Amino acid sequence: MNYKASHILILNNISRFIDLTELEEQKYLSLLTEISVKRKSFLMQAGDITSFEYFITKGCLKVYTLDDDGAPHISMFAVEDYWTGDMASFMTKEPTPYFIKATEDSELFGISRANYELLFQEIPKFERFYRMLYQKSLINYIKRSNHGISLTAEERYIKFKTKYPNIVNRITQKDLAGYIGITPEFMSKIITKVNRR
Amino acid sequence: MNYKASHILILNNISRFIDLTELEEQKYLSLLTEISVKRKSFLMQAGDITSFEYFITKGCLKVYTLDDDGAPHISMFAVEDYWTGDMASFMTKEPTPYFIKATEDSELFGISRANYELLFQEIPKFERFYRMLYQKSLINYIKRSNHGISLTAEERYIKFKTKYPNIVNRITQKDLAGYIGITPEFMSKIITKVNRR
DNA sequence: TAAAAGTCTTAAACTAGTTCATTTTTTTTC
DNA sequence: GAAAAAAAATGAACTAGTTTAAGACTTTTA
Repeated sequence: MNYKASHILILNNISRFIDLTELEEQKYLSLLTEISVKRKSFLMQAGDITSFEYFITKGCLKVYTLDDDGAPHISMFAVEDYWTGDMASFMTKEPTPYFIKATEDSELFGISRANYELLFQEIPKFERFYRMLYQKSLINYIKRSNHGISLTAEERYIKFKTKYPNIVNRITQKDLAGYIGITPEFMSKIITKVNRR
Repeated sequence: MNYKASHILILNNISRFIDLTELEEQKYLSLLTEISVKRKSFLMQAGDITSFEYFITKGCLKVYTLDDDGAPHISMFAVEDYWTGDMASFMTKEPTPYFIKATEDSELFGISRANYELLFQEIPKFERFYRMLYQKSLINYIKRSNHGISLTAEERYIKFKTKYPNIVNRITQKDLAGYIGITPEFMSKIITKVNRR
């Protein structure tokens, strides 16, 4: 069977944790929905009850909330080979507080709630896949939730730049500020200062 | 079969997500190690390669790192019915950066790395249990990692108090400061201010 | 390709949170 | 139950990060 590039990307992502037979691969791919999102348009908006989890095969999206003053707080940038969505809303069917907006024309696979459940029945190995995927994410988020309160903005910026050198160049400084948790003005100062060294 | 209180607690925790037969329950319990930790003593210290994940049946422990200045940053308080440990070190066998210290005499169950792997072979349903457990934790940590950068210390304190009213009374104000991510002095000011209302 | 909109920089005045030092209160230990 | 140790409160001087405002630069759109 010859797959297209996006199929190879997602199957490789899955093969990090579990092995699928060719039949299982095809079954799995049949449960996915292909989605295109144009730059500046939304994949999700606050208030939506989200029925999909997403895997990005091309492009870049920002996941963010707006606080009471309307200031954006970016919780992640999702690029190729990343999973994204709002898991809380996906699981509980409650309205999401998140916006997900494409910062570049993007291509995604979505898996619907119904197909996600079906997946575990049809190919129980996927329990293991998601167990390991969530375990890995959890390790990251535990670290990040500590850094948020224990590092200075400058330290968080340097960590982000080191960990995601490929993402830094694709996003605006303003969005980076929204992720680091500071104002664009202070972000500008930090970058000037760090680059001066 | 009549179980003791601690066994009932952990079996109930598991039954949130999966159903076990009595045989499976007994098999599962046989894979656990009972552990006691006296107040002020350590379950884990930075540098250790941790071989266990823990479930608390009695008591309270704090999980923390020390920064370069020796200041503690508390990442969680683990009380009855909570899971704790350092999943990163548990998975990768790298040295942990964490200390886990009992703040009260505590009783725990530990599951060793070997038995954790064995568990998935013997009772594959546990893939599902951990998938759902990690999914739930992940939802919490994603929220928390955003709050760390988007809320003020006072807002974080009020959130913590509301979410964990039972824990607030069991820990010192100093440890609470280490969790909120501020100095004990500023914690004292916030509490005075909030209580004055 | 010109106008409009958005992003980035700089600077001055401000606020949330830190540091350091001292005193009071509570908890632990023998 | 007295002495020692640790935790909590208070205040003054400080620093990291915000706010507001204005001008320069870059990107988007018609």
